Amino acid sequence: MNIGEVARRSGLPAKTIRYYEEIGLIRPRRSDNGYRSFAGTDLHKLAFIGRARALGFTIEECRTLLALYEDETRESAEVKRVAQDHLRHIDEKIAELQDMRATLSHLVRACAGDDRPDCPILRGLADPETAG
Amino acid sequence: MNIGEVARRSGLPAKTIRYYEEIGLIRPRRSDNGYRSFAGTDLHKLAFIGRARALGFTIEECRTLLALYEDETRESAEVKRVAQDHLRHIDEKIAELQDMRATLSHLVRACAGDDRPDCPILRGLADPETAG
DNA sequence: CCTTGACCTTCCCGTGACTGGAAGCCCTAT
DNA sequence: ATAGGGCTTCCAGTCACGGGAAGGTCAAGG
Repeated sequence: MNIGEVARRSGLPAKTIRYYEEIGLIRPRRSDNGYRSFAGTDLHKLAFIGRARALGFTIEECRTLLALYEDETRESAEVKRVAQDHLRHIDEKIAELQDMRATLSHLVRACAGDDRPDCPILRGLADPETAG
Repeated sequence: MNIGEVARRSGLPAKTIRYYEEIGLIRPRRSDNGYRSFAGTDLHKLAFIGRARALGFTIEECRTLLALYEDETRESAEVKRVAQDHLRHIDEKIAELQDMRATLSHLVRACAGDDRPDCPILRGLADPETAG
């Protein structure tokens, strides 16, 4: 398979696939004309990486997960630890965003949103103490 | 004020303050020795930006908000629109993260996390259809 | 007067994970 | 012969900074 077909079948942009080769996540062969020649396993790996990325794992975590996936002697505990670490990370981000959301929606609700200049949002940003 | 004091009082790193000057968010004067010389209004602006950033606004949104803040003829509707757009953005991110969280925690719960190689997390990444 | 140390300056590189675009080769069809 | 689509590499840009080098400035102490 050439990169175009792999891109189509994995759902990843060709650019991204080239990048993944550059950083050593995959090692497709080359045809005589210099084109990348992907085997089924390459496609499989790319789909794996794509799903891991969709769950928010970093590239380095994907690298770790791929290595564990290919290691027949892995212990599932190690995989679970990686996943749980990431889960905690997700929870932290959700909490951060919810804090932002709470503050911001409070300000938004207080703002008339009309043609007058008075604005609780700007007051809140300028001085949260005074603006309440 | 020199940059150190402004950094302390605004809570922003000096590096960040220099960066904000570079991209034109603030324009502190210069002393004869070449040091940046910050006025009260500069500190005020920096605190404003810091709070907007803490709510997740991008730099460009901060620029817009600062301009609105300084425009006595603004309409609060415009501020509100910027804030609501950002609020929607936050909600999208929260939803994305919650989707990730749901899928990932499902996989984590299914994983024994022991010394054996069998791992539903890896199976889920390799092939979500088969792995369920 | 000299040094020390804290502060300040600019400049350049690196981050994560790509994305866009330019210049040019390969292959097939007409 | 040419047109097109696909492929290659390489370079630059994204966002919002952070790290660190090389060097100027200033006040205090010996």
